[in-house]
Amino acid sequence: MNAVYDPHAFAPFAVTVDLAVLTVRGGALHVLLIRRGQEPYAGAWALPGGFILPRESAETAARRELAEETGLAPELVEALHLEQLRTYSEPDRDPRMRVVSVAFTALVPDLPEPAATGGGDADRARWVPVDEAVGLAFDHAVILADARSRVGSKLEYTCLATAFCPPEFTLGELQAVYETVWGTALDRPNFRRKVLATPGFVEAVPGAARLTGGRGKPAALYRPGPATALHPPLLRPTEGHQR
Amino acid sequence: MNAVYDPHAFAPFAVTVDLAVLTVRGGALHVLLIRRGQEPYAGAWALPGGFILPRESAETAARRELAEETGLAPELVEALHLEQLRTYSEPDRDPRMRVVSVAFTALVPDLPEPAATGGGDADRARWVPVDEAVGLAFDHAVILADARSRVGSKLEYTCLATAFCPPEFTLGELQAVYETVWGTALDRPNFRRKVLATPGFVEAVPGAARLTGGRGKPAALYRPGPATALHPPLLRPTEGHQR
DNA sequence: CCAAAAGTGTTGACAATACACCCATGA
DNA sequence: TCATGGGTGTATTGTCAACACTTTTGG
Repeated sequence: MNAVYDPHAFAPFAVTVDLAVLTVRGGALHVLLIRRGQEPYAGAWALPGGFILPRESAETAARRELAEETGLAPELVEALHLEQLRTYSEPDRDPRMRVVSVAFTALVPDLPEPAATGGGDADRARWVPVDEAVGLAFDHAVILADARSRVGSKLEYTCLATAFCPPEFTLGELQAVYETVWGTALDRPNFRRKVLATPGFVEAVPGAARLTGGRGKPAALYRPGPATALHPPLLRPTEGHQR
Repeated sequence: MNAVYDPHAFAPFAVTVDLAVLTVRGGALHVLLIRRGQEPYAGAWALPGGFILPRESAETAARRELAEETGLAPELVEALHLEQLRTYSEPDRDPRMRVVSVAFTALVPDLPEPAATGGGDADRARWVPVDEAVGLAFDHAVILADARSRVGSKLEYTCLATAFCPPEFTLGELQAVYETVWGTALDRPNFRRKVLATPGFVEAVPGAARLTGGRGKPAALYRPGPATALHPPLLRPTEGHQR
């Protein structure tokens, strides 16, 4: 920041955003992918994204791109959890030119429709289970892997899991988020106690209940609470903490 | 990433790196600041940083700038802990032009000399206690605050604290890092047990000992161990986890 | 009545705290 | 021998994982 600001002293880089939009559906973590229409990587799947406009911040650009690609209502896009992941700046990450990309992670609930049919172009955007998302364009496989690992960690010490749930959810659904992202089974009674013992994690919706699996006792409904941090954390079991 | 790559389709942004170089000295967290020589913010203190060169990644640029500003030996700069913090992209963060900056946090041990006299220009670079670093140029106060909070959190669940220590250190010095960054006192016996009970956090240096405060029993020396994560975490006390 | 899902209770192992105490060194 | 910092021991307290058990629904 102490260099001379000669307009020719710096190389003009293109700056883009890339989005790892994640959701939990049917017991598997899914990511929103777009099929590329042109070279390079024509026909390959890629993360949605695009250029930052001259008067936009990266976050504004990310929300705009998300709205364009998914066709979600603007107020929904405004509300959902969007978080800066990392910036990818390897000189050759795009074969044509110098592109620096600010990557974001977005967490959305399981959207009712296959969604993501950005503008009726039904074959262009798809939810793909993250384990089947291979052969991605550019360095998007790295971005996706970083997003997965970040989300996994954040579930441990933040209240982020509710971002994967609809506005009202059962504790069973919340537990399923943890189990899906971590790939481990959790003890239901203990999970329940832990969540309810954390002030501000969830708030009970008075009197409401929902039949979840068709059978079984109706479950009480909860809303996300005001808390964001999780003290003490909810650590995933049997994961490298032998001591 | 699915837009057309017309060279005129994107606005050419300048891309820079900014560095929050932190150290612990004399019981206070310090940050490395540079006094600006030109407008805007001439005479104000700022975080070190500069433009990314055409064939550099952001991390490479950060290490190069760090070496230039601090005058540290290249192999030291190569080894120290450098971590991407966040990218700052508000359109008006630089009054002259569009500058997107990738911020990094660097953790260094208390350097023997006042250091940071980049090229003998003794008044240009200085270690400043973070609490006295006010009136910074651009949005650097925000970057510094983000770096502080990130480092504070990372001490809880990673082995990062050793990055603030010299290659060999005592447990008292390690504890001082925690106490300085968190601003809280820790119980020495319990801290000691916690650290030693975490496999790979530190390794004893056989037979070595050092007089720390001049007086008192010589303390055993330790090296950073191979572990990076801290399971279970070392939570700061009395900090919002009443339940 | 059975299966399935929600929710409660209880117990034992283990971890964290608080604090008393001992050790080695310099002045 | 006293102050200072390093290091050990221990009792109490709390937390968490495991699992048995009850409740409420649909078939």
